[in-house]
Amino acid sequence: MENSRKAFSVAVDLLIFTVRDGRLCLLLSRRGKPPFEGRWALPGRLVDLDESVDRAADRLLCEMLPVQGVFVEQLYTFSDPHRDPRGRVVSVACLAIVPWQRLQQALAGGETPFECFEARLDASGLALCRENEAALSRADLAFDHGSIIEMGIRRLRGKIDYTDIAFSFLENPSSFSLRSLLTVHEAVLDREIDFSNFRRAMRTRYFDSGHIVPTEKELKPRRGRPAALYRLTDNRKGDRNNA
Amino acid sequence: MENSRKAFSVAVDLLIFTVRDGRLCLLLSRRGKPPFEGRWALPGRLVDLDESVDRAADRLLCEMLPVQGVFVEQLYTFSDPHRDPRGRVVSVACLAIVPWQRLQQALAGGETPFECFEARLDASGLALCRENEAALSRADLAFDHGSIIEMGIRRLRGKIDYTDIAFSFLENPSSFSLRSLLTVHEAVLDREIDFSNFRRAMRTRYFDSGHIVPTEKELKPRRGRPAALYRLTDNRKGDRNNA
DNA sequence: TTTACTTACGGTCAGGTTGACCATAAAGGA
DNA sequence: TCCTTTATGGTCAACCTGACCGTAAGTAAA
Repeated sequence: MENSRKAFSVAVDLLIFTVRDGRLCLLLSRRGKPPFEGRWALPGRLVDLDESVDRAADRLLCEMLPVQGVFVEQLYTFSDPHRDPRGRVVSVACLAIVPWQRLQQALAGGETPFECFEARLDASGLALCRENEAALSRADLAFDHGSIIEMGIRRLRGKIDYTDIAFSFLENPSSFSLRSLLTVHEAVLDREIDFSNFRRAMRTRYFDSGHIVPTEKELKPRRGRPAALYRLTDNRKGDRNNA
Repeated sequence: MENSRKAFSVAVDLLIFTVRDGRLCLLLSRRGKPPFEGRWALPGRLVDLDESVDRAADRLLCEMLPVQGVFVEQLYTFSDPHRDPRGRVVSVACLAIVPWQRLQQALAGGETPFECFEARLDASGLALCRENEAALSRADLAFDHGSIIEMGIRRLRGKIDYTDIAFSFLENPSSFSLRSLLTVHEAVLDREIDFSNFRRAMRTRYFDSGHIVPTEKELKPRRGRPAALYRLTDNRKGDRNNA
């Protein structure tokens, strides 16, 4: 009985999102061996017996990218019996957010097999493309990773305007311009947002409660008026659904 | 290798919510054997190797209650290595909604070990009580089920005003009064809602789009003016996060 | 029959929020 | 000096929200 019931493998798959040049992007790696050899897949690993899923996600993230303090949140558990031809693998998909510069440095450092794909989701479906290339078709993705990515983008969109996750995309939360925060929102929601109205919304949501405070410094741009820089204080807003 | 890696059990735990007498309630069963013998626990079962988590949830629900077409949604996957002293069990918590009358009939029919607890969550924490009894303390619950229930209530609250889940609490979606829908909202959110404003909100959200249509019939109450009865059409609203 | 009570339903009104848009400020470059 | 670019602030109408009132339609009591 012991063996007949304990026969699952548990895996973590990571959706590592970032915003590069105003576009929402996602990290994929090309599979080097069967099944789905040559297809693109989310980075993933098996969970060890003595660790939690969240710990396994952190560990995978640390091995892939030498980055700390990354936002990670459980997304959904995919458990179709035939999702992995090798055997019975239940996969817990997790959503992670890494600022682009840090991701870029990490990718440039090691000989990593990961590549950054622009991720768009609209009425015509999901589109993933590398720079100046045609979009991946759904068949180019391994396992059920197409569905996982779709759900991840939807979750991201649903949460961006009532949680703090937008700040996780910022290179430096202690010194950022409102423009950079706007860019994150536009990339995630995939639509233009009026800068003036956005500023007002951020003021009422974060200024008045002290979550964001202005800095002495200013951002010197190539052109145009310099932007004020702000700092995120540590008292974050809570979540509605998860822990 | 095969054995060292495939050593997980996967379980489903169900949060079966209902609204009874205007209160949000939850089904628990008293454990008859160790571990946590005598404590209250969510109904659960191990997932079979050849089924998905969602299918296991449906199967458990069908065995417990002879009810069909119940709303079920994945909540979160709990994976702490020490959450179950018997071994390595990863539990996928699912949120289910059953109308009270159907639940009551199902409970009265079979000799079921399940009982219906009023579930409240506020600033002072989680309170679960049977009729006219003191609230359960956190220590009366088995495993990490206290945390699971808290998360479930929060999820329910977060979703009730931008999804359709409130209708899943109704005894008969083809003939209901706006009052009964109001009661569901009040029970889930645990606060009073102005009936007039609620009516207006439902009108703009569901009437104009044709999701709800008025019926010829009226509800004859003991006292007061009879209420119009409405019918839910099949074109439901979508979800923001999950599938 | 009248009166009181209960519940359903519709409307008003002030305050807040949102989207569209304009005006001005502060920089650099032609 | 003028033009372009970007940041920042303000206006205004439309919409949404919560609080509240008035009325309609039924039952139960006087």
